[in-house]
Amino acid sequence: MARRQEQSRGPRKGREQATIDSRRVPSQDRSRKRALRILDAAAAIFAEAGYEAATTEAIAKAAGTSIGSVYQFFPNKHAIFDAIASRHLERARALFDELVGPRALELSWEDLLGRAIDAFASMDRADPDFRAVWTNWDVAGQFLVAGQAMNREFARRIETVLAAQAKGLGKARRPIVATMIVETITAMLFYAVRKDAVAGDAIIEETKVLLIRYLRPYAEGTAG
Amino acid sequence: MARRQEQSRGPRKGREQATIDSRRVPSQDRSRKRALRILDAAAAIFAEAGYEAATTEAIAKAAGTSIGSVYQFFPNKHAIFDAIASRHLERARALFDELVGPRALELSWEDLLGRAIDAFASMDRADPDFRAVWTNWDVAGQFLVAGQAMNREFARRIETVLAAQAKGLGKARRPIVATMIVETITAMLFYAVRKDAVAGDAIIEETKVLLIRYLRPYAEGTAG
Amino acid sequence: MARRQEQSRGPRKGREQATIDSRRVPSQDRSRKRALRILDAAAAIFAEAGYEAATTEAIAKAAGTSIGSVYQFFPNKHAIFDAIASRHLERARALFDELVGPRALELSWEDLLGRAIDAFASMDRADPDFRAVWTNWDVAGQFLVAGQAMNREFARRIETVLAAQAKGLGKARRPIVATMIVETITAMLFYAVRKDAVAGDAIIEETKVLLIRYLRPYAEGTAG
Amino acid sequence: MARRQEQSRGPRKGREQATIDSRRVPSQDRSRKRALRILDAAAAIFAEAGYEAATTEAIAKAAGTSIGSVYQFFPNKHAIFDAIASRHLERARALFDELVGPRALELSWEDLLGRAIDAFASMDRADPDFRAVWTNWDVAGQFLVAGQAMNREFARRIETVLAAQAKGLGKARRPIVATMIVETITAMLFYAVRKDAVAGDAIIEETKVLLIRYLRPYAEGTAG
DNA sequence: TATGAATGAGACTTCATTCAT
DNA sequence: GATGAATGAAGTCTCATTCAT
Repeated sequence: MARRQEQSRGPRKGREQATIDSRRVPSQDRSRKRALRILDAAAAIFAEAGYEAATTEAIAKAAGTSIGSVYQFFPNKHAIFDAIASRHLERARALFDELVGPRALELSWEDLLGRAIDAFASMDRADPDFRAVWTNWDVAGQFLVAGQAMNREFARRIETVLAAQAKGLGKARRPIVATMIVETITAMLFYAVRKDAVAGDAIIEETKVLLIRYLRPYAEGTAG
Repeated sequence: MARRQEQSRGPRKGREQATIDSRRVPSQDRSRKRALRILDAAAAIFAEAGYEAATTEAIAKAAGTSIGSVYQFFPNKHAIFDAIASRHLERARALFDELVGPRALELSWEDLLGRAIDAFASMDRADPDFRAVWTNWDVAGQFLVAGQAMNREFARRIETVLAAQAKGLGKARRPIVATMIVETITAMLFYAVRKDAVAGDAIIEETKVLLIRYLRPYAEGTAG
Repeated sequence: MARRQEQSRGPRKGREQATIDSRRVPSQDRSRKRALRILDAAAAIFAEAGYEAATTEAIAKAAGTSIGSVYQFFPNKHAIFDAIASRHLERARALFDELVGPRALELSWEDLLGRAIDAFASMDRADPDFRAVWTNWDVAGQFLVAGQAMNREFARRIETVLAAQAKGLGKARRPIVATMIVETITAMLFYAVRKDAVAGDAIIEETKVLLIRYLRPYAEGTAG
Repeated sequence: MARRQEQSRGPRKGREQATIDSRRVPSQDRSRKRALRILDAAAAIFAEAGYEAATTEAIAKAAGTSIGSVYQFFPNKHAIFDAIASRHLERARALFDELVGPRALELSWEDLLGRAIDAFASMDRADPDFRAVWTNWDVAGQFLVAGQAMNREFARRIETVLAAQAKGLGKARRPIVATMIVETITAMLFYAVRKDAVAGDAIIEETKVLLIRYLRPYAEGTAG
């Protein structure tokens, strides 16, 4: 059965398919700003109300525009979601790049891991896109179109870090370990973000403990 | 990340017609007209088919619009009925005001009563709202406010006329007599409207006789 | 437009039309009692909730049976309403017969009228059928199928009384005067029944005044 | 008076089959089965299509019944989801009870954990309810109680296990560690269930490694 | 280009009626 | 005969999308 089979209500005569990329690159500054406002508003609403319950009208209103304008930038509701996902992915990728940048080698892997978790935690807490994407991960037609892809990409990049640093980890198991890292962090951050700061911080700290204990044998080459 | 967006960049195929500034006005005007068409259509259908049997779809169709537009103007089916009721109330109130206006004193009370009955009769015959409201005064299980409220208001106003003109009528009985007048006229008009012109007119004329004979003793102070 | 076009939801395969009379004459006593219980329950519910809002299920439950049994006695919902109307008509007719019976001549016409109004008032107050019928007078596909017919019959019988007693009333006007009497009483009783006892009684008493003043000239042959 | 009733008198064409008294039982049994079929169908569809995209009509069809029957058992769409959630909760609770039953003490905690993970993994793989619930935990804009409540309950029960077995774990941290266990297992199982058997098994096995390494210091009282 | 009124497919839900038990 | 579970047509209302202004 097709998941969320894009039922496309309302008038629709020509222009059947509507599924590639941002309809137009807003060249004027006002346009770009408007597009961003729409994205911000949509992220907040998707996160708060869920994808289906979020109405395009509400998004337009929250963005201070009209639906007409929303459809100027995005061909349909789902494209808004995709744009948010893609924006979040870019931010996450940038953060990842920064973390695994040249200064990364100055740190122990434990510190690096801790920093990474902290960095993502604070980003996720600040970024409505995070919740918008992860709260609605089943929106798309397949599972996790946006979210899973993001995590897969991170896992792949973590694999290269593991290759460099985890001596005790054979190539074959690297994908699994990388996946464990990514999925664990994602799950715990998702959980933590929904809690208040204190409870959330406790979970975040414990996640570091969890992963450090898990990874140490691989790092030290003592994995049994 | 899977993307699901759209081609169609470049300028719209817009039909630029240098309009001065008549932007919103025609729109509002069209809207008002559409709302009135909906009300008219609904009144006819409510009167003809009854409140419950009238479907919003049928109303939309009869009004020459879509269901969506109906709900753009009215939050639900009952609101349409209420709007009709209040429109009728306003018309009836305006008619009443006119009848009991300054020129009223130039007439004998018998003539005033006769004129009032004639005026309401011709209004009710012309106004589908009348039948819509009075046919369905029992909407949804509880007696409808609209119709009764209207009559109560008329009764109250008639009381003041009685106070001025019916010397033979004590204050205590005024509400009852006023109610008698209103309810009798309403009932007979409701009956008359459903008949053909000849039969209806006969009833209307006889209603004048009925009320004049009834009220004369009160007017002349000879009530037994 | 067809009024209340009998939309017949649910499974229906054979037996298309369903519109003549009580499906079967309940011969057994239990059956008869059950049928009456259904009618009583339905009358109360029709009066309280309105025809459309009354569900067959609710009627069955209130009658202490199952819908299946309801359909054993009545081919469809409307037949229940018709049966109530017809039962009410019979009661009203019996009452009328009693009033205009042999002892009627012993009374002045004013007393007869007063008694008739009182008798109908107390019957209508006691009989849920009355409200069931008159509250839903628009149910049927035409106006007042049940109620109007009833009133027409009464008007016809009143005409004969008028012929005997109202010397001042020409044959041509008799139908109109009879109609006035019936419709006025119906309207005022319908109004009175919805009020508390005190307010209702006041209206009922005033209705006698209204009609006596109206009819006196006809009775005395002094009609202008 | 117009009558609208029906022919069809005489005996029913009934199919008298002298049943002893198995009247209600088979009926109840069929009902129960039908309700379960609805739940099964709904679980599959909720899991596959998501809560909002799942239509009640589709659920009815998949269950081999009519929409009407669905609403005979469940007052609205959400109630179906709740029923699935609670069914899943019961199953999960039963499984948990079994795992932490009397024979649990015969096992090392590592084995117990491994068994628990395996048991839940195989249950979750077999039970569409699992995916239905966890895929849609964010139904309707607010986080669904069911899923979270389930995990909270498990966490609380794990706390008591930790109290008995994890000497090196202070009372204060127990809730956090229990939460870590539950959320990690949930996340990884949710991930694993969506993969093929091989990839899923690898993740499940690695989850055991992850948690054993994490918990060992607490179990042995050597937590830093 | 921005606006928002208009559109209509389709979702959820009700309830008259049937029929197996 | 009685019961009530099952059926499904049809009603109300929502909201993504279009397009005239």
